[in-house]
Amino acid sequence: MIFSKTVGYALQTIIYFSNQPFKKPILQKEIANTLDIPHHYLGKILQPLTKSGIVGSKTGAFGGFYLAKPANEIVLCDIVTIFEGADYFNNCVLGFPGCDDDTPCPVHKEWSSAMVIIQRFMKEHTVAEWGAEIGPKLDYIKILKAARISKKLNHQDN
Amino acid sequence: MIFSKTVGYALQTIIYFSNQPFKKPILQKEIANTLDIPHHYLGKILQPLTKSGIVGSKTGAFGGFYLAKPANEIVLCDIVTIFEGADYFNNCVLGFPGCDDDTPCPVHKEWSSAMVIIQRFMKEHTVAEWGAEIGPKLDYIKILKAARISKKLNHQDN
DNA sequence: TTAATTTAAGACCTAATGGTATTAAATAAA
DNA sequence: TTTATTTAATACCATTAGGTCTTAAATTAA
Repeated sequence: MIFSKTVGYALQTIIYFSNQPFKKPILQKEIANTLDIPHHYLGKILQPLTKSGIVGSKTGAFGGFYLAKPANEIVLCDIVTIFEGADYFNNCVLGFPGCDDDTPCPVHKEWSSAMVIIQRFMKEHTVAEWGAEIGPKLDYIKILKAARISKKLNHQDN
Repeated sequence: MIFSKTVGYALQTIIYFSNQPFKKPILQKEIANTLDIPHHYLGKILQPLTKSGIVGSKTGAFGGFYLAKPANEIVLCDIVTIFEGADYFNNCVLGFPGCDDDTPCPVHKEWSSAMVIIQRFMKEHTVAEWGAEIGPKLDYIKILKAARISKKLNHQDN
């Protein structure tokens, strides 16, 4: 996978939010359960998102997490940047630390022109575009989850 | 960085080979030193490459490693596949385990069409294209290495 | 045959990522 | 005010990635 699990979970969460009533707090536990993310781990992921201002939080009874910015102002790249840093897509493929436009690695130029495509994707598409689509898909997450649990149980039998 | 350090090192190594006389064994130590890769770690990277048939090896005096296939028959994708598996570019961005053309995640279709571009890059360009270019660039690796060493020494002083 | 050289293999250590559990602090309602 | 609820913060554990070290095995040449 291109991104870390953390980033994957974060992206899922933000897209999930965008399909919920704006600024209505949702329980961390509920999000975790719906998306099949370990819920304490989700807590750790939500905190940088909260600090960045993309997500808002409310402690105490009837609290939870919600999008603090309208979904059509959040792009996928925002999320990646929070966890992987701004240069994620600009770093040298070969890993040369000094590789840039001035002292390029052998692959630099052509690689960069390929990366522009995926950067554009990450920057131009807003989370709002996907929100409506995720609702119906939550079903298969539940199915997968159930399948995983029964697999685990079978494994214990052996 | 998109790829692991391991893949970065592997790519560097293969490209470096392609600029050396064909099938002439080069010392692991020498490669490591030139590319500034921890040399025992390079040993571990070279073994899957050797098993895959891309690299050949010769033990004992005057032994070493060399390209076992002509550089113009090796594409960058071959290297990535050995270390990250064949599906690296096909896995879901959001990390949904069941995401595919039939049960796509919200982002699946558009993400896939962006990934096709970078897959094409990885599959169409052979290592031979880059080999000639790397020679002159080895200088800046040495400079970077020297800079890092002096930085380390300064750090110890404090 | 012996000694030197070099990869092969694997044990081992360290740091980072992924994941769990606990306690503190904030909020809301009875 | 008290209690229940929920995030915040942090300590901790497990697994993987990155990196080191040692020994065995293969090869070459003296």
